[in-house]
Amino acid sequence: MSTILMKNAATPHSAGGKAILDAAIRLFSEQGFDGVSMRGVALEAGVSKSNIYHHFESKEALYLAIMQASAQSLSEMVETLAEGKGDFEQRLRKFAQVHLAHLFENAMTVRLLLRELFSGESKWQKIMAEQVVGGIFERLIGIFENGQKAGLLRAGVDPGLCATLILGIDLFYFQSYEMKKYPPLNRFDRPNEQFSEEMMDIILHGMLIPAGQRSLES
Amino acid sequence: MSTILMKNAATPHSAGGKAILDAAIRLFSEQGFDGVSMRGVALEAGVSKSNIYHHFESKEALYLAIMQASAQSLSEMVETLAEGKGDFEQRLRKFAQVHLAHLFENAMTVRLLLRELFSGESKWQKIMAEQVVGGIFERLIGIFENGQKAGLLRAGVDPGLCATLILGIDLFYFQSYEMKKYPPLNRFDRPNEQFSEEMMDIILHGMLIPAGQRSLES
DNA sequence: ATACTGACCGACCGGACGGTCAGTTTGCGC
DNA sequence: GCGCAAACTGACCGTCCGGTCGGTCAGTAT
Repeated sequence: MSTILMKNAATPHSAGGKAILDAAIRLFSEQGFDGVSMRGVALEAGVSKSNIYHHFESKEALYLAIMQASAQSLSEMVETLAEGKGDFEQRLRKFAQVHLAHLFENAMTVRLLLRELFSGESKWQKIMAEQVVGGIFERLIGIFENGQKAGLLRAGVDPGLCATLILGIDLFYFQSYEMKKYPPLNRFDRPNEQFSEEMMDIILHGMLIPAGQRSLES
Repeated sequence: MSTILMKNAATPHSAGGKAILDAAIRLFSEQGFDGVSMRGVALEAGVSKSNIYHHFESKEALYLAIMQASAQSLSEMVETLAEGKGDFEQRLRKFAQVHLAHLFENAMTVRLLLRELFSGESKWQKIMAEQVVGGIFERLIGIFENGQKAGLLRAGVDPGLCATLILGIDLFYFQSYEMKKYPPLNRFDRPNEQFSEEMMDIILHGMLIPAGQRSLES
């Protein structure tokens, strides 16, 4: 586990290496580790099965390389999560909006990581929890803690809970996206941006002190 | 798919049949369809592999039987979701509390169904969306629609969205439970009942019109 | 006794799996 | 052009997979 399981990992030297990674991430994200065969990856990548073993030591090493690449690309996504301009509420709305959009833009990667994160027991669960999810989580918590210091949060509202709710709803919305075409779940069907807006309307109204009543407390 | 794929399905006549179902639901919920072998099921159930084929026509038939049994047991769970006594807000809090508790009480079953529901593409996705998830969803929507008619919901708050948020948060909380032991996600760590309370504090405050301001609108 | 049934088993099958290896092709510094 | 490593291939291996088959055995109705 601690030894080097891959030979060149996320930075393949050749075109074939890149094709293998591309094919593997596509297949693994759709069908999971057990559902994918090395023959299938080779076919999808347009190379021979042996060639995969020239680049990666084993199926597990290939999977691990993809997980690492995915985790890294998602970590970089966190960097682009604009906390930027505007007041507290606008920053939060922007964060939720961008976060949800990023989930769908990196659908394959996200599905791959979520599958592993929620699969019960996984060696990489700890690492991913700390680095990938944790990064986003801490970022969002930071915003809420600033708001709390500024006296914008209602009494008894925990920044950690706030972050959990927003990230949880976004992830659930992403995960259950395919299911929304079936009744009665299709009764709630709108563009992603509108979902984010309406969701934040409710959430923020539940968390924040109304503008008219600020700094009334001690 | 339309033909009968199992011989006795969810109501096994013999002790062996029951043992097979028990073992299968345990293994499938932990490792998924591809991760489980019929030899593994036989070993876990304490019967021969051939015996499984005496009771079930194929691996897929066994899986389907388990999915149906799980879906049914979860559908029955919906019936016990007390909408009962108390005012609107108390009914909602009770619903969320009982729903979350049920998820953990039926953890294996829930994990099995969630895995299938969120796996992207599945033949049973439609059926399960309509019957299992849909049942809970409609029930919760019904409560919210009653509240809306009674003028308890803030303007622009959609009952469907409300139901989505509560169910989504509960499911996400259940799914991510194992991850909570790792930092920084462990910063938000409390008993399930307390989570449900605090979560509903925020959500309901965001959805409902405060008691003092009711029926002010036209 | 006989005939029949459902529960159950061990041995076996073809095929797909992950992985290996000897050998060929390709690209590149010299 | 030459040498050499990296890229790449097809044939092959042992193992495990889902599934089948012939048969045993207890119970039970005739």
